[in-house]
Amino acid sequence: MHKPAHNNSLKAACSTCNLRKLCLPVNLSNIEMARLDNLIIRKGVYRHGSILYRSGDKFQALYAIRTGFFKTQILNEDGREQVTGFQMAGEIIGMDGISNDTHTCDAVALEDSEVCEIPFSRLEDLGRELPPLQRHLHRILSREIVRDQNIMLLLGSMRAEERLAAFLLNLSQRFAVRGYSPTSFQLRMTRQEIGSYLGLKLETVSRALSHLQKSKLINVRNRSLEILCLPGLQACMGKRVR
Amino acid sequence: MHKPAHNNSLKAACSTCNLRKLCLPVNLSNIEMARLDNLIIRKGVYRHGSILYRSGDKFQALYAIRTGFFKTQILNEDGREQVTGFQMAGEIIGMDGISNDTHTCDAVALEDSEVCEIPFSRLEDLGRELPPLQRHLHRILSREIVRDQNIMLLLGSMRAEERLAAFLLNLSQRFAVRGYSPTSFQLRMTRQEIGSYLGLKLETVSRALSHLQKSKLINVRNRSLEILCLPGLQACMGKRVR
DNA sequence: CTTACGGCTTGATATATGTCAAAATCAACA
DNA sequence: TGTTGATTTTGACATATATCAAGCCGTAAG
Repeated sequence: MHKPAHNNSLKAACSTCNLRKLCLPVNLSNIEMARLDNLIIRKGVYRHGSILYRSGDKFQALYAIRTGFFKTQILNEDGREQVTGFQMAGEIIGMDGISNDTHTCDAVALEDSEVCEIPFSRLEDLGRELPPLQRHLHRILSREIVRDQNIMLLLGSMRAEERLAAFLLNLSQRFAVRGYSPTSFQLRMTRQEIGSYLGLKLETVSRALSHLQKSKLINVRNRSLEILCLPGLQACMGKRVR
Repeated sequence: MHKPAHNNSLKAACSTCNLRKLCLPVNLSNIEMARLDNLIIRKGVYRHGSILYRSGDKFQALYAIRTGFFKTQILNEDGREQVTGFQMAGEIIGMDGISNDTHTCDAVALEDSEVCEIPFSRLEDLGRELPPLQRHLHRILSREIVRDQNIMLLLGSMRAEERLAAFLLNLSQRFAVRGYSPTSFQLRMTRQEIGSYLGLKLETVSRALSHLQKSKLINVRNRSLEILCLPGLQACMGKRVR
């Protein structure tokens, strides 16, 4: 595991960031955004494999991903591991830490990544002055709750291939929102990480991918993935056994 | 499904509520608590089976459970259902709705229950004036995130009997916090609801309970449950297969 | 008290996914 | 550029849980 390449922090600038529509400064005027800029610290690059925070660390800040890709995972006492999410540019991580001032999961860079650090108590202070910011913070927290509950649905009631389809469609949609191709992208994680996220073994992930490929719904070769038929993939999720 | 027995709402009083240590008004002075009281609406009884809110309803308020027991569940398009939680007195529900001003799950009373309605935008307003309240709201939202992620761990990596053990221990601990016996309580939900929550079929739940009973870790007869050996149940969760 | 119905238990069997193993491919690095 | 270790695929087999079915129990209603 590597350390961030350099720790010199530079001034962030939400106002010129092309992710501002997705990220924290939604519905803020220019003046308000400038105040938010003021408390955000743009951190150096986190290299592939390096750790943004780990379970047990004191919670100080949320992090907005500027570029790159992260995973978050919980490890319980007996070494069991669960990937709880894959996060991409414009998404906020670290919210698990608010509850007890301690992070409860690890956040690991899956590729070289940059983040903006948002000191949380200063964010709370500013939220008290800027209602739209406060409101948006609440939405982000709630969105995470909804996201997690949908994963519960997936883990609790879907079969392997449906889980994969749901996963790929979710990635597709998030890439689309960011202006990338919804049908052709690189997976940034291993089969084993996908499996952990979906509650499957890596062999099952591999077989399910192969099967979707045989069904002409996707093309997959190692980490590069092409969706050949979005509606087909969607249909594949709907198939209830009974 | 029934309607609430009566809709006449009475003044709440956090200050005299024996749940105030668990609920929303944590770390508030008396004066501050009085201001919170001011916006909370104490609702009539929700009878067993009645619905507090349902997926698609406009989000207006959070609800603090005063007495009783609820479940929350998501239903996806194809009729699949996932129980996302069981909530008891002192817990707050409805946070899923903040994200899009629309509830994304149903909340159903599992026994006759009373709730306090907390209009959300007024809560946000008050949060701007009372930092401890704002802070506590954030903690509650984050706690829900952490809870959900632990269920993801359970669903993604535990075997049936471990899931059951984790579930029973969680109930036990929550009853204990509320001053009830941690080792002897009534289950308020059916085997089928437990199964939905744990990603298992009701027959599997029943078999796992029988097996825990055979192992002398619990006594179970219908809905009444007795934990005979807390450490044993804990150990039963730790058993990794490999 | 009897009936009816939903909830629960238990058995027999089916099946999806896990496990183990080997080979193929890829990527990092000397 | 060759070597090495990690990742992925695929097959054969094992197993946990689901499915199907029957009977039992407990509560609520008549």
